[in-house]
Amino acid sequence: MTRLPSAQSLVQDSADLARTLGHPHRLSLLEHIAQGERAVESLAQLSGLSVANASQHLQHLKRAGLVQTRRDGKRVLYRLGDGPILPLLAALREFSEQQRRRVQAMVDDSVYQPDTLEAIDCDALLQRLQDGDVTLLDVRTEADYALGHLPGAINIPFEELAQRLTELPADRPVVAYCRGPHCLLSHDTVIALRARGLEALRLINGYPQWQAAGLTVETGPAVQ
Amino acid sequence: MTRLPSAQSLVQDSADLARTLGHPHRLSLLEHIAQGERAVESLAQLSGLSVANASQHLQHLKRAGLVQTRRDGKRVLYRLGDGPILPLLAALREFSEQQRRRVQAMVDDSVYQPDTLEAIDCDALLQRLQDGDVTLLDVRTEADYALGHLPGAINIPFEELAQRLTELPADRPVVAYCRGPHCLLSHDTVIALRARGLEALRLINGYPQWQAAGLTVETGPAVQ
DNA sequence: CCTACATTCAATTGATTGATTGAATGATGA
DNA sequence: TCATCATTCAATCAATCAATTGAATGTAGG
Repeated sequence: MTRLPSAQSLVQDSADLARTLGHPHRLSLLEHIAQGERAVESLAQLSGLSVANASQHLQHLKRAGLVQTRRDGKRVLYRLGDGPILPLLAALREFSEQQRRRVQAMVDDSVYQPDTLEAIDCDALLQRLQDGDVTLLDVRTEADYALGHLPGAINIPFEELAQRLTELPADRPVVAYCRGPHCLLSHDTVIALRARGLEALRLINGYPQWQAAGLTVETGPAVQ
Repeated sequence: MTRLPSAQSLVQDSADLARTLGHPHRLSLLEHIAQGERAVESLAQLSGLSVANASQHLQHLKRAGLVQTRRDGKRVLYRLGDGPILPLLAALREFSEQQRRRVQAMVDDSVYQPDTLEAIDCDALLQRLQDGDVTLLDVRTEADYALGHLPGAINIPFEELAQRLTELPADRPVVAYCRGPHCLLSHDTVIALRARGLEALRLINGYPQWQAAGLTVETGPAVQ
C-alpha cells in the first residue's frame, strides 16, 4: 500500500519519449520513415545528414520504440514501430500549427486559415475520387512515389511543378498531398495552383495517414 | 515557386514543442496545472522543486504556449494554454503505456492489462453514476479535490487509503480516478482495493479530461 | 575464404541545458 | 511612501547531448 510503483517513471517515460521527438533531425527522419521502409543511406540523404549521424539518431528512435528495423541483404531497413505513433505526431503538429497561426494572427491581421478553407480529409477525398471529378496530385519525390502512392495519383515533385503545369487538367479541381504532418508542400502547392487560376485543395493528412487508415496504395515507378 | 516557406520551421517548431515536454519536471508541472489554476509555490511544492527552478520551467512552458498566466494579488496563477494540449499529453501517455506493456510482456509472461480490463471512460462512468450503483473515489490530494472534483466523489488521498477503507461501501463497486494521463494512483487504488476484496474500476482519464469534456464539477473542501 | 559495402560503434570536441544561488522586480497593504 | 512577499532574473557550474572522425561489425557475392 505504500508502494507508488511506476507513477513517477511513467512521467519519466513520457518525458524521454518527448525528448526523443525533440530534435528536428529525428522528427524529420521519423517522418520519412512514415512514408515507408527506408535504408539508412536514403534517410540520411533525405534529411541531409551524414550516414553516421543519421544512424545515431535512428538508434535513438529505435530505443524509444518509435521505429523497428529489418535486414534486407546488405541494407538495414527502418520502418515505423508499433503503437499510436501517427496520432502522436499529428498531435504535435496540430498544436504547433495552431500556435503558429496564433502568433501569425497577432502580426498579420488578415487571418488566413488554409487548413480549414482548402483542406479535405481522407473520407472526403474517397468520396470525390469515387465521383471521379478530381485530379489527385502527389508532390513528393519520385522515390517516395515509387514506394507507394494513393491510387490514381499523378506524381509531380513540387520543384518541377511550375514547368509541368500543363500536365494537370485545367477543368477539374486538384487535390494535392505530400509527406504528412510536418510537410507543407501540399499547402504550398495549393497556393501556387490557385495563383495560376486552378481550383486546388490539399489532403489534410499525408500519405502515412492514408496508409494507416488501411486504404489501398499503388506502387511502382512514376508515370510520366 | 521556388519558395519552400515554413516547412522546415514547422518541423523545428514541433521539435521545440516536444523538447519542452521532454523534461519530467515540466511534464509534472503541466499535469498539475491541468488540474486547475495554481500558483508557482504550490506547483513547486507539488512537483518537489525549488521555487526558482519551478519558475524557470514554467516560463519554458509559457514560451511554448502550453500554459498561460494571470496575476491575482501577489501571486501569479498558471493555467493551461489554448489548443489541443490534453490530446497531446494523452498521445504521449498512450504510446508510453503501450511501450511499457510491450516491454513488460517480454519480461513477465502473464500479460496483465489493467487498462482494458478494469478501466471505464467518461461516458460509461456517467451512465453508471446515473444508475447510482457505484461509489466514486477521488484519490488525489485534498488540495486538488477542493479545487474541483467530479460530482458526488468521495476524497481519500491515496496515502490514507489503507486507514480509511471503512469509509467505502463494501456492497457496490468503486470507480477511482486521479490526476490524469501520467498518474497511476487510480491504477494502484484498483489493485489495492481488489486485494481487499472490493470491486474496483478506474476512470481511464483523470480529472482534466472530465473537465475538458465540459462535464460538471463541484468545488469546495473535502467532505469527511 | 576473402573482398566490398552498408551500417554501427567508440571517442573526442563543442554546444546546450538544468540546478543553484542571490539579487531584482513588481504588486500589495499599512 | 515604504516594507513585505511572491515571483522572476542573472550568473555560475555541472551534466548532458549532438556532430564528427575513424575503426569495427556483419552480410553478400565472387
